[in-house]
Amino acid sequence: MDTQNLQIFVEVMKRGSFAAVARELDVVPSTVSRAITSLEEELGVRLLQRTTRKVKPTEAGQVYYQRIEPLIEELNQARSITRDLGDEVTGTLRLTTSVTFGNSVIVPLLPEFMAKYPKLDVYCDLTDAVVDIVDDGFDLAVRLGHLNDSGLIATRLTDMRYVITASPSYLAQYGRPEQPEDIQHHQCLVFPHTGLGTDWLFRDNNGEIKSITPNSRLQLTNALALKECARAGMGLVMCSEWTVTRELYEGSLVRVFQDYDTAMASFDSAAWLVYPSRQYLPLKVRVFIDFMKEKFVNCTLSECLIRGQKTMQAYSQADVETPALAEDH
Amino acid sequence: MDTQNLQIFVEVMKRGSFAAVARELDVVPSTVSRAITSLEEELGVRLLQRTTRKVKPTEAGQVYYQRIEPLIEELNQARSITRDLGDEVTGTLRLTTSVTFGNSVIVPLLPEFMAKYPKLDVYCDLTDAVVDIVDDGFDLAVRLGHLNDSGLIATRLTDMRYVITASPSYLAQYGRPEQPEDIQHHQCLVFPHTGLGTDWLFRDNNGEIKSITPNSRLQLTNALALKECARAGMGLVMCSEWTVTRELYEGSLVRVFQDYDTAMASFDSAAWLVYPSRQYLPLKVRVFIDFMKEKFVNCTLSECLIRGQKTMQAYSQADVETPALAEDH
DNA sequence: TTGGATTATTGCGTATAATGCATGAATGGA
DNA sequence: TCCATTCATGCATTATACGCAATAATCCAA
Repeated sequence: MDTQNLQIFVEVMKRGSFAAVARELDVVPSTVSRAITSLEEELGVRLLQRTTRKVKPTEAGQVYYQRIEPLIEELNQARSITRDLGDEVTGTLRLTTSVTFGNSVIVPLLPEFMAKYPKLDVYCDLTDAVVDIVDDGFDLAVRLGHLNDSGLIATRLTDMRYVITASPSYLAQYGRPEQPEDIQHHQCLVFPHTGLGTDWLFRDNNGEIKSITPNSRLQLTNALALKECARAGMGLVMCSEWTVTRELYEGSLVRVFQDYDTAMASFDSAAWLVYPSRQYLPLKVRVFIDFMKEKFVNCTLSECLIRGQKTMQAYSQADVETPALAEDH
Repeated sequence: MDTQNLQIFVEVMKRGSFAAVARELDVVPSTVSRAITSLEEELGVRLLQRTTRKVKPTEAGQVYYQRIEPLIEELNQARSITRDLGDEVTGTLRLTTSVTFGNSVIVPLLPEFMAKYPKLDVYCDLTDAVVDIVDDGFDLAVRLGHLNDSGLIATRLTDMRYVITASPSYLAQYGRPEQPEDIQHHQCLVFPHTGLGTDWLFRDNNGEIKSITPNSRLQLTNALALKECARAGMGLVMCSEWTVTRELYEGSLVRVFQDYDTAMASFDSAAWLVYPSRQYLPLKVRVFIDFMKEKFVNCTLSECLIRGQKTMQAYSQADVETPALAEDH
């Protein structure tokens, strides 16, 4: 008796369709058909009457389902509870994050995390592509910005604040923008978000929000590249505060529009940990989430960034390329 | 998650030994070892600490076992109950019976039984060899005589009476035996029961039992063959009453020692249905047992025999070889 | 203390089972 | 009436399960 067949049976009873269950479980319908047939042969009972387009449970199917379904739930729960008892966090945690945020925030925290769980491997995919966690076999993703209602579970790590900056040389030459509308008459460096447009949002002290399309000749899909262009005097750039913490400190970039809250696409931006809506979370995922939340408690992203750099220095032995903020302030 | 692995785990927890569980389940120890390892990998938890000669559950193993064991029981029960609900008796009933009894009693009942359960196939092995039901994959066996305490479950079908008969011509020539001891001075045709000896038992009206070794030059392992030899005047034969019902009626064999109960090996002889001591009986076995018990209720074996012959005639269409009692009386 | 029997582990090879592909029959809705 | 979709199934491929054999370790008896 294979519990996979039992789980398929339970799903078919719930959905009344082989094809629907096949799509849900990402198998072909013949797999579902054979699972049910196998179960029926084992039981010597027809569980489901089916025509070519309909599935209807038999009385025996109903009886079996009533008895099996809670058992499957309990089996899954027993498995989850026992996993949590594990005296070892093992396996490989597969996570994906954006390149910049990954390099700057996530990767520097990995040495401490992996020291804490010495038998856990980590596979971290740094990509700015949109990754489908379930399809591509990831345990979780770090996502920035505003989340779509994608059916995934998200844990908020920290708020993200966007700031608009420019180099002093740019401001000396072109003047300082004062009103949000001024960005239509400045050179702006834009990060294009697929499907979201490129409007910059301004919210004043009264809560009034303006959404303005910046004048732009240059769009780059890499935040660090945008920052470097801004430092070179090519225009205004909006990016996450943590990205330019050092430059603001050094003065190579200067904040503008300080009287406004600014954002792209949404003021409700944050760094999120996103994972599939599975009911029983693997322990390795659980401990990673707990670790990250602990790191971000009562801590701005920039503070965490700097702390992460220190940690990286303390742990680092391999020739891991580190972001610019490596020195101790 | 494979419930076979769960069952193995439960057994290992009970027995504390891979090797013992392997013997019980008739697999090699590496199969048990891999089942446990597979489960541990799936859970990310060590369930059992083991040295090369010892297995001890971990705390996690205990927790998991406490939760799993009742679920396995309930899964098995759900399976059994659902099997019983089957609106169809399907599959193949595999049974084994002795050649003579099978041909005379069991086989003639099969047409009616199979008509009643049209989707059930029957595989009937007619053999006088001692068959191991479990090893040889039978659902049940029909056994005659006195049962060993073999751990199998037995349902009594009908008592078996043994009688001693001879042909009139033999008696005319050699005289009629009067006392049990006389069998030592007659020619006796003997059915050798492996491991049981060949003594004939006599119990008189006072309940006194004598066990006497008959004089014998001919031993045959087939009751019908013995009967034919007796009819041919070769001597006394002890066999089941049902075997010689017709001959007694026709007068081709004559009963002797009528004042005694007679038996081989044991007076507690019967026809039994024997099946493995499994907890949940397959429905096909259940219905066969019920069918046979119904046939033998308030019915001597001989009466059932004759009724079975009539049934065989009514149903028979194939060129199935039938026993001698084919005519209607 | 030593040796032998037994246990658990694991590499390897083979056989079997699981799964997807492709096709077909049937059904229901447009 | 036709088309899209569903369920069933033969076939081929791939993955898995299992036994064999060898090894290391352990425990018990001499």
